[in-house]
Amino acid sequence: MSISTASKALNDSGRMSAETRERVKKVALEVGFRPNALARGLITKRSFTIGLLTNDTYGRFTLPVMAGVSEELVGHGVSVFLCAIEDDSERARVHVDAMLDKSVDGIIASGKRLDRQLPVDLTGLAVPVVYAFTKGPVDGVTLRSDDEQGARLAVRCLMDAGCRRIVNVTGPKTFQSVRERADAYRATIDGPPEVLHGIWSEAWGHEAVAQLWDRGGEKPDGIFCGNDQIARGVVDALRERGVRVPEDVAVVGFDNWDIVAAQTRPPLTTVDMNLRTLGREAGRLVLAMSEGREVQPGIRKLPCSLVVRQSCRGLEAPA
Amino acid sequence: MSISTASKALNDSGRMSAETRERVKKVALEVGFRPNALARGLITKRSFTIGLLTNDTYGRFTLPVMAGVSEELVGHGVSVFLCAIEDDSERARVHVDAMLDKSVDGIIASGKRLDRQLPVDLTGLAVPVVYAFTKGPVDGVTLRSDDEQGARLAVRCLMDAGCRRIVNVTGPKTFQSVRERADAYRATIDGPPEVLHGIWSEAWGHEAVAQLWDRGGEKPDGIFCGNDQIARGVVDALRERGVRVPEDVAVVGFDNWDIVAAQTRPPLTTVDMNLRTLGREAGRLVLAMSEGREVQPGIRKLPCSLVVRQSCRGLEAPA
DNA sequence: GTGGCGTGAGAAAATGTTTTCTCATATTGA
DNA sequence: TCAATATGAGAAAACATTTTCTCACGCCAC
Repeated sequence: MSISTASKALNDSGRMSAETRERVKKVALEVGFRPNALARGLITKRSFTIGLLTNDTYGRFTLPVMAGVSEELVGHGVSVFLCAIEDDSERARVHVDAMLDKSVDGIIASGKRLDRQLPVDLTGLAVPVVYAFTKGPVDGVTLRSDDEQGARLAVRCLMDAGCRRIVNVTGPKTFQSVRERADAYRATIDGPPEVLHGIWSEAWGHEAVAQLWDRGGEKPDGIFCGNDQIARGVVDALRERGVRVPEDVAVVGFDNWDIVAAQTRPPLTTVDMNLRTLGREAGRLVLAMSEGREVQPGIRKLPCSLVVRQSCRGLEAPA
Repeated sequence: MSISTASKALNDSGRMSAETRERVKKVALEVGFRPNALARGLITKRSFTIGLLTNDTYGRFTLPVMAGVSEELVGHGVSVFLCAIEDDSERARVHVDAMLDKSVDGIIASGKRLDRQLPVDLTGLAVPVVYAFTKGPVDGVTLRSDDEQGARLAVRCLMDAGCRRIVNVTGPKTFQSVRERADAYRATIDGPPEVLHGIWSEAWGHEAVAQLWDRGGEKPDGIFCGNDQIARGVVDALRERGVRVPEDVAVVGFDNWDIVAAQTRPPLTTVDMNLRTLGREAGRLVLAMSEGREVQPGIRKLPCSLVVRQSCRGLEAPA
C-alpha cells in the first residue's frame, strides 16, 4: 500500500474503489494515525490556525468573542492564537509577525471600543482579516453590536414598566456607542430627553443620582444606564436614599456583565450584546474568507437582546 | 549563493566566513525574508507554539496567567493557543488533539481551583505539560500561589492596623485554598479564631455581617475575607449599618480583582496572587522542558503580595 | 613536492504530507 | 478479437526549510 493511495483514501480525493478507501480508513483508525498538520499546511497553504488580536486586557469583551470564535471553529479543526496587546503598537507588530510566520489562515481583530482601531495596521496583509467589536477600515469586514437597537430595547422595557420620565445616565460623550445609545433613547421616549455624561464607573452612578435627587423639580422614574457599572452605582445610591427599585424607579443597564449585574441588589435588567454570537459569526466569516469564498465588505450589525432581572420588569410576559 | 549556505548563515550554524554570514544577513533583512515556520517546524520538530488549556471561562484567573505566558514567550517567537473548555471532557479532548496535531511544543494547563484537575488526562503525552493554578499529577510540574503566605500577609496587615478580634469570612470548606488560608489565619492571630464558611458571593458577605452583628457579645474589629466579592459584601453591609471602615472595622480581601476591589467604598486592601508572574514562570518552564532541559517535578509555590488600599492601612510605611 | 588538514561552500537527503502524472489492468464496443 | 477507454494504484514531484555529506582549494609541514 503506497503512501499516496493512503492519502487519497483519507482525504476522499483521487479515484479508487470504495472497498480500498474503507479499508485504509479502518486501518488508520486502528493504528491511531494523525496526519502532521505542519507537513499538510506546508503543501496546502492552510495551517488550520487563526489569530485573535485584542487590546481588551480585562477580557470583558474579548473572552465571550473568543469563546464564540473557538466554538465555531474547533469543529473544523481550526485552533485560535490569542494575542493580548495593550495598546502597544510595537508589541502588536511582533505578535502579528509571529502569526504570519506561522501562516495563520486569517486574523480576527477585536477590541473594547467600536470607534477605535487597534494600534496596528492590518490592511494589505496576505491573509483575510475580520474586525469584531473594534473599528476596521472602510473596505474591511466588520462585525459589531447594534447599539441603537439595544438601547431601544432598554428604553422600551422602562416604558412598558410604566416609566414617564426616563433619564439616560451614561459614559463619556467621546464614545460613539454612548452617542448612538443616547440618540436611540431620544428617539424612543415620549417626553423631553435628559442625558448625563460621566465616566464608566459606579462612582459616577452615585453622583448622577445625587445630582438628580438633590436638585428641585420632578424626579425621574426610570433610568437607562450606559453600562452595568454605572447602573450598579445608580441602584446602590437609590437604595441608600430609600428609593425602591424597581417600584419607585426602574433601572436598566447595558453589557450584561454577569459579575456586576447579578450581584446588584436587586439584580440588573440589562442589555446583552450577544458577543458570543458575534464571535461565532466572526469565526464563520474568517473561515469562509480563508477558503477563498467571497465575503461582502462592510459593517454588519448584530442584534442585542434584553436580559430581564429585577431592576426593571417591563410588561409581565403573558402566561 | 546556495540555499543551504543562506540557512546556515541565518542560524549561526555551520562553518563559514564572518563576512559571508554578515552579507547574507544584510540581504535577508533588506529583502524582508521570513522563514516559513511550518517548514522549519517540520524538520526541527519544534513549532514555536504552545497550548494553554483552561476551564476558567470568566477569565478571572486565566487572563493574567495567559498575559504572563505570552509576555514571557513572545520574545522567543513562541505563540500561544488558548483553548477554553468548560468542564466538558469531550470538548477538551478535541482541543488537546487539535493542539497535538499542530505539534505544540508544550501545554500549560490552567484553571480556577487549586484542588481540581482539568476534565482531561494530560499524562503520557509526547509533549511537556506544566500545571499552573490547577491540580496536576504528583509527578507533574505544578505552579501555584502560596495561599498560606498570602493569608499571613492579610492577617498581619489587620494586626498591624491594631485589630484584636479578627474573623475569617470565607468560601466553602470544600475548597483547599479556603482551608489553607483559614489555617494560616488561625496560626497567625493571637486570640481564638472564628471562621465563617459560605459561598463566594457578595450576598454571603452581607449575611456574615448580619450574623456577627445581630448576635450578642463582642464584635470583631477586623475581617479577613476569602475573596474580594465577599469582602465587598462585608464592606457594603458594614457601611449600611453605620460601621466605619477602616476606623471601626478593618477589612482585607483576597484576589485583587480590580473591578471589585477598586470600586468598593472604601477601596479594598487585598492579597494579589501575582498570577501574571505565575504565568511568566509557567512559560519559562514549559519552554525549558520543550528544549529538553531538565525540570524538577513537584509543586512550586509563588509568593502573594499585599495591595494596600483603604479598607485596611496596616502600619503606615516609614517616610 | 606531496600528503595531510583545516576551511568554506554547495549538493543532497530528510521532514510528512498532497497532488499530478504515469502505467498496468480490466472493461467495453465494434 | 482488437483497439479504445475507463479505472485503480503507485511513482514522483512539490512544499520550504535544516542538516549532514562531500568536495575543492589553499596552506603547512615534512
